[in-house]
Amino acid sequence: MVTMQDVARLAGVSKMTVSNVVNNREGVSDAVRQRVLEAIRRSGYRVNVSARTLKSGRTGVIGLAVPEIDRPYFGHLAALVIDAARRQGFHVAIEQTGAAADGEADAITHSRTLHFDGLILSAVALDRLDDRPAEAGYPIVMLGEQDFGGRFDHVAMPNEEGAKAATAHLADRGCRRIAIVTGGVLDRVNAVSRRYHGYLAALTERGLDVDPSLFVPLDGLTMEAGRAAAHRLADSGHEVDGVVAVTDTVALGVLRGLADRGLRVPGDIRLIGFDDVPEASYSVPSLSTVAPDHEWMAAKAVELVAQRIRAPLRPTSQHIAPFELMTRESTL
Amino acid sequence: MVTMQDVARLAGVSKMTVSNVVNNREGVSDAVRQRVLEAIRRSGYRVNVSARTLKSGRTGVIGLAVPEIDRPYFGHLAALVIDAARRQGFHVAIEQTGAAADGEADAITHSRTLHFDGLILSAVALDRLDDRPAEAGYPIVMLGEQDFGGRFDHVAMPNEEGAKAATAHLADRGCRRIAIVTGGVLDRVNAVSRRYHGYLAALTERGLDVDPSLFVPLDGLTMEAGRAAAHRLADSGHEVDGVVAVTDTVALGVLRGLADRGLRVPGDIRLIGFDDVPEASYSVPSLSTVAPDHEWMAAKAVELVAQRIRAPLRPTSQHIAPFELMTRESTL
DNA sequence: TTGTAGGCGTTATCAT
DNA sequence: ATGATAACGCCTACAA
Repeated sequence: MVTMQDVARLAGVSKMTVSNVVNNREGVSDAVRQRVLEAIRRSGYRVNVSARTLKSGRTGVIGLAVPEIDRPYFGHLAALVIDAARRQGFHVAIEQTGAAADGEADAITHSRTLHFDGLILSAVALDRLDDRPAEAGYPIVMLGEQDFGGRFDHVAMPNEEGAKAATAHLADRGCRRIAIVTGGVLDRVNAVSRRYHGYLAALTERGLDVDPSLFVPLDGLTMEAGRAAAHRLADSGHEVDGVVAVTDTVALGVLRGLADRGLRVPGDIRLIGFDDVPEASYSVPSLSTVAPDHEWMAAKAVELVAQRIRAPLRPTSQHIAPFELMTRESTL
Repeated sequence: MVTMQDVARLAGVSKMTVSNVVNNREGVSDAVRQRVLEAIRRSGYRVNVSARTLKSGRTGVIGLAVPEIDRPYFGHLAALVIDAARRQGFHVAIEQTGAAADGEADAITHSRTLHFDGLILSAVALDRLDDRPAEAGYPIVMLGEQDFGGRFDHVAMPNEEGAKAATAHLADRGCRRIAIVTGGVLDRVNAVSRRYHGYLAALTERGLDVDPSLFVPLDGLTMEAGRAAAHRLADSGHEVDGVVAVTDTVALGVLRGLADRGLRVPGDIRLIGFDDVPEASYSVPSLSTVAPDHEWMAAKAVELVAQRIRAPLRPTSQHIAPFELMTRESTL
């Protein structure tokens, strides 16, 4: 490995001068600077990040913990976070939590062990972080899901508002028997339950039935679960003319499941999702959905981490992403 | 920050003993070990990875460079690589290259700067790595795409074999005018051109037309490009009863584009893709495709990196993933 | 403008 | 079985 010492020898200066050149510091004559740069180029020297880190206590890496990187929504989010982080000079290491509370708590511990400068946690299961190493000693920003009562910086989805707008849109299109395909534990405060409440709020506002048989539970937030739920809905014999799916991934599964039963979208049933994953524009039919501004969310999350790294003690702040209702073929 | 020195003081031993306990080394009496573990627990000590790295020269991190993490195929691949790496005790940092040769070369340089222990490079554009820092001084494994004439460890897709099988399958279903939707530069050796050759080989073997007008060029490997290609194909007036799409992502775009023109799959045109991304099972109609064993590929790539870290000088090896033909609704 | 000394937290080596 | 010492490569502080 080529060290500063080697470069110094090659350029005939002290290693301190090399350090000054590498870090673009003042007080190096142009002649020496050129000589050093040339020596760096010839030797192929690279700064040793570990050594620098050891002194500075910073790694320049922030962790991003998501349930599974291969779910369209999280892949999309990760891409945006990686780009936003690069713009601020950070690298991103991805942890997969497997959508389990243990995995999410592990990610926190893990990040500390690896000395990430901060962690962006897309928590879907961890709802009692107070039992865990909450005060981790480094910045944690919650992204998009659970709410923790102001104890963390938090970038939230417009869950309630978005679901309400989606449901109202179905009503505007003439739907009268609107089902919701959702899941998880609805008596806790989380993204899924908030969306459910948005759905209820819209029904109430429009004076539509709130019929328990129109509530289709879901066994996980996967396409397969959505497909199975659609089968149950179709086989139940309940009259339904609109479906709100709790995520686009689920909605794409529902779309498939309705096709399995010969039901046409939007002809027989209108369908709307939540997230606006890229695939939503390309499904057949294309999927109407609630489109939170993901880029805004990613940028905000990285910005909050960066701010907190600089000022660990500033009060936490909560933010809700703007959204747009994307009306496509599935609700024509 | 709690250091080994602090723990040592707390437990009344030397920091060397703490180090031995932390690393599960022999030669520490049970009594002392317990005392140290207790001190670690009470103090909340964590090893400083930077310091350890500085000594060992290893970071425990391997880079994974992919074009864009939010493309379904690469998201899926990343998830598998992350899991496989964890099983071998590595962490994964993801770099996005933007499918450009510059980005891919940057990833190599970058990995060295960050002192990754190795790099798994899913190169799609870089075809002249010899002009670049090829002998990077640390393990590079090429995953799934370009071929570099044996200069790297390489885990390849069954490009030619798979595309041939896909085309033959369309022929078996009765297709006689089989188009291919593909792109990139076909005179270089890469995944796309190999698949094209597989397509040609199957046509020749079955005695079918090799008609240049059935070659639909593609402006990138995206859904949008696939959609546009389908539009051109439909509008061209050429008689076509089967389409081979060079990737599933493109195929899903083609599916959408054919729907835009009122063409039914598989009724009017049969369609087959390549990759078997998760979405392929859920599209309407579900997508027949060539399914390379992605898990096998991810595990093999990580294994090759790990082997090369241990033995940098062993000869490179090339591997081709097994595949399976998944026949679904789009070719019924 | 440039150089020297010391230390960041860990581990390898060698001693006790 | 345990401890002292010296690196690893870099940077801060101070000296020349």
